[in-house]
Amino acid sequence: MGHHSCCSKQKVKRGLWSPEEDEKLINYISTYGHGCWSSVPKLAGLQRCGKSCRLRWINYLRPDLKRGSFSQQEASLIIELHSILGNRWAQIAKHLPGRTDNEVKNFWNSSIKKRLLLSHAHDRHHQHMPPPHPLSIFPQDHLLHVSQNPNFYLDEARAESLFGSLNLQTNLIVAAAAQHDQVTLQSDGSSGPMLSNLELDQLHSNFGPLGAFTLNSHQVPNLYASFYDGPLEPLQLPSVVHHQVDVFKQESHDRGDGIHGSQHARGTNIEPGSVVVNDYGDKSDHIYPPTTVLTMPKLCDEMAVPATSSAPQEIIDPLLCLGNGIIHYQDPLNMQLQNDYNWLMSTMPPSSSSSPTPSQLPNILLYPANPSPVFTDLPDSDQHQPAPLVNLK
DNA sequence: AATAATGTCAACCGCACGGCT
DNA sequence: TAGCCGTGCGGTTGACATTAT
Repeated sequence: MGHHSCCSKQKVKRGLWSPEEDEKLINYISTYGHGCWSSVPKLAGLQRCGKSCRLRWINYLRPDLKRGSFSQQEASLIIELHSILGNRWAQIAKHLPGRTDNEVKNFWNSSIKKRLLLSHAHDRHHQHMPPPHPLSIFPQDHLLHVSQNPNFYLDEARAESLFGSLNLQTNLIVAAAAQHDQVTLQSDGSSGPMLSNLELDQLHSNFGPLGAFTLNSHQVPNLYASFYDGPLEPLQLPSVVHHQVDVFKQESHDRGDGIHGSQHARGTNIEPGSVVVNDYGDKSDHIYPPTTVLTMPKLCDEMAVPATSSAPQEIIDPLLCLGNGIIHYQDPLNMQLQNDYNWLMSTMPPSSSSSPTPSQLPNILLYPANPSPVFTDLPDSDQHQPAPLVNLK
C-alpha cells in the first residue's frame, strides 16, 4: 500500500498522535500558520507527513472546534441536510459550526444510520406496532405537528383513495396533501386520540419510515406556514405553493361538493399576486378568509419565482430565502421551535447581492406544533398506548 | 471474571480536482 | 497538453472502549 506523495520519500510516523506531537503542531501553526502543509512537519519538527498534520489540525487541534456530543438541533439538521446533500460530509459540516466533516460522518455512520436501519427493520417485522422513529430519542423534536387549525376535511372514501388503506378517525382531518412524501395531519380540536397505533403504522407503510411521521422528511423544521402579504402588492409565490394549491383544486374538483370551510378560496384564490391571509386560531365559527396552509418548501427544492414583466424567472436557494424572509412566531412559548430557527438562521451564509431582498419575499407565519409529537404524547389508554421510546444506545 | 460482540472515532487511503510549469 | 504537486473529500480501517454473554 503506497503512501501519499507528500510523505513517500521520508520516514514518517503513523497512528495516534502523542501529546508532544500535538504540542509541536499547535505551537508551529499558532506561530506561523500552516502555509504549505507538506512543509509543516519538517518545520515543526514532526516525523509525520503533511497530510497527517493537516488532518490532525483540522479534525482535532483547531481551536474553534466545538467538541462534545451532538445536540438535538445538530442531529436534526444533519438528517435534513443529508436528505438534501447525501454523503457530502464537508458540505453538511459547513452548516454545523465547530464540527468537522469527519465528525459528522462518524456521527452519521455510528448513530443516525443505525437508527434509520432499525426503523426500517422494525417496520418490516412489527406490522401491528408503530415503528420507532430514528429520532425518537429526541423527545423535543417536532416530528409530527398536529395543528388545531381545521382546514381540510376528507371523508373516508376520499382518504382511502388518497392515502391507501388509512382508516381515518372522524376527528382526524388531513389538511394537506400527498405531495411526494408529505402528509399533514390536523386535528379538529376535539379531545381524544387522533390516530391509533394501527393507523400510524398504516400511514407509515404508505409513506415510508420518515414521510408520514415527520410530515416531510426534508423540512427543517417541519412547520405549518402561511404566506402573508401585508401590502397589496404582487406576492410572488414559489412554485412549491402552486403545486400544493393544485392539489387543493383537485381535491375540490374531485369531491364535487363543495367546499369545506375555506377550501374553495384556498383552491382558487392562491395565485401570484393574490392576498393570502392566515386563519390560525379562528376555529370557533369556521369562517375563514382566503387562506392557505402549507408546509415549508423543502430545502432541496429550488424555489422558482415566476417571471414578471420586469424580471426573469429566478431560482432561489430556499436556505437563503429562509434567512432573508421575515419570520413571525405565532407561539412564543414554543422556544424549541424558535431556537431551532434562530440557530438555523445563524448558520446561514450572509445574503449575497443575488439573493432575494426581503421585500421580494413573503412573510412567513409559523404555526405552533400542537400537541407534542405523537410518539411521545399519545394519550394513555388501552387502545392507544404511546409508542415506546426505544433506547438505541 | 473472562471473553465475545459491538460501538466509537481518530487516522489512513485513494481518488479527484485545480493550479502551476 | 501533460505531468507534477498540494489540497480536500469520502470511504474505510483499526485501536480502544463499552456492553453483552
